[in-house]
Amino acid sequence: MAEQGRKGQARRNDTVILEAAREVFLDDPKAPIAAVADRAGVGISALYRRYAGKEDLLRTLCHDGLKRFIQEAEDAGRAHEDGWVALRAFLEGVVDADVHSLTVHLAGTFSPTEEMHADAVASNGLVEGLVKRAHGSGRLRRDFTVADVGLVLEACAAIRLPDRDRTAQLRRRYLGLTLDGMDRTDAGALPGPAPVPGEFNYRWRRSPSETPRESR
Amino acid sequence: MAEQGRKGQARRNDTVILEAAREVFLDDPKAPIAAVADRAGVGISALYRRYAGKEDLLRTLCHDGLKRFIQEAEDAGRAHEDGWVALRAFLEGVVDADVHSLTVHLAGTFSPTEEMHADAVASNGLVEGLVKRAHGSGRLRRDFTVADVGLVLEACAAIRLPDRDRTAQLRRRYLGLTLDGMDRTDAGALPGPAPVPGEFNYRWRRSPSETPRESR
DNA sequence: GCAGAGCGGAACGATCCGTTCCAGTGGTAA
DNA sequence: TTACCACTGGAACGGATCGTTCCGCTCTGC
Repeated sequence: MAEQGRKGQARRNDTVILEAAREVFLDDPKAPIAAVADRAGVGISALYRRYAGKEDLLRTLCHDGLKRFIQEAEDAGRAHEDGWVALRAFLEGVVDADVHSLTVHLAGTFSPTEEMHADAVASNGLVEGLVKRAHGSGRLRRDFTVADVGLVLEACAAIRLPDRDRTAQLRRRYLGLTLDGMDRTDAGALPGPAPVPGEFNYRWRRSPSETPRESR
Repeated sequence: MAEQGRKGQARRNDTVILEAAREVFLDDPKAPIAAVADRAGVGISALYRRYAGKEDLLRTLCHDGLKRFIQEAEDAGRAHEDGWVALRAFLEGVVDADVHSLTVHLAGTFSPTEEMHADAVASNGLVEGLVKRAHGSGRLRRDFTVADVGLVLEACAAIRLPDRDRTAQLRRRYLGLTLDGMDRTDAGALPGPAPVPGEFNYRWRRSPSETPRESR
């Protein structure tokens, strides 16, 4: 029951392009825009008809990821009574959806909107709530902080193979290992000062102009 | 007691350049060669006097990392009686030395030599020995395989902040979390098929010509 | 039957980067 | 003291890449 005609194709292209962009930039955040068009099976014009430029596309993509992140947090929090189970479900959801790697690797390649900033703050609040509830359940180790969630997601997103499904499997496996490390109240304290909320925010530096290759 | 004169400077530049290259390519594997010269505080000529080209420099750097990796494995294995402690010391050593991220991120940007291949095989053997010993100690969870080591290192290497020392701290913290997940015989089985030895070898594809942007 | 929305992809211009080249400098050996 | 040359800094070059524009075509919707 696909939509017919020119209009229909145009509307289909909307989603095809967005999906293609997601896949391409997930594989390589610096991919050329032509790669997106190729993967989508359309011409470059079809892209520029919809987005003002590369930055606009990237921003849209990243914002979508952020929204998905928020939704995962809300869903997990709502679906599970037990705080630990909710946190675990949230982490699994984010890893499965491959949301974090999109958001993280694209950060800094565009200037965020105010709305994105607000969403980012909201997502922080949601994660904080999940971690607090998990602590309340008694299963999450005491020295695990909200900001540690960022570390976990970052690490999981790093696991990457050419095959997408295999990547998902291995990420789940590794997340399982990490969760087993979190689900301990008997272990000694984790080393080093815990990450501080906002310690990862440097990525979102506004100006796309001042993008130093190395900061240290 | 620094070496004097032209010869002395030349010899000092040898190491200065190598260190600069390590730092620069650690920050950004695709960094231009001029960035290395800048960081080292030398001209580009000083680089080209020592290396035939970028690929040559990258290969040298990567091979050094591989040798360091091997040494960490040997040292840890020799220093500790208990198999679990040895494996833990090895992982901590590799993470602290930041060896894995160098090796991994540079792979594929040059064609490896036979000697590197041999070293890679040797390092695999050493890690296998460490994991076996750790299993023997009874503390390492049963379903943790040799290839899982690659996952762990990969994930730790992903943690990265502008500040080098802070990065090291957080990596240690996260490694601690993972180790606590490994040091469990009571937990349920890890999800998914375990990684297979050699599953990450695709990175080392010989030909630098056939480097597809995306393989899926 | 026609105006134009939508499209494919060639072409353009800017940028980046690896490598080469050359002139300058100062240690070194006779 | 002097002539040489190993070593160096950095400008310059040429090729490659990529974002964006533009033009000509198709085919729909009226």
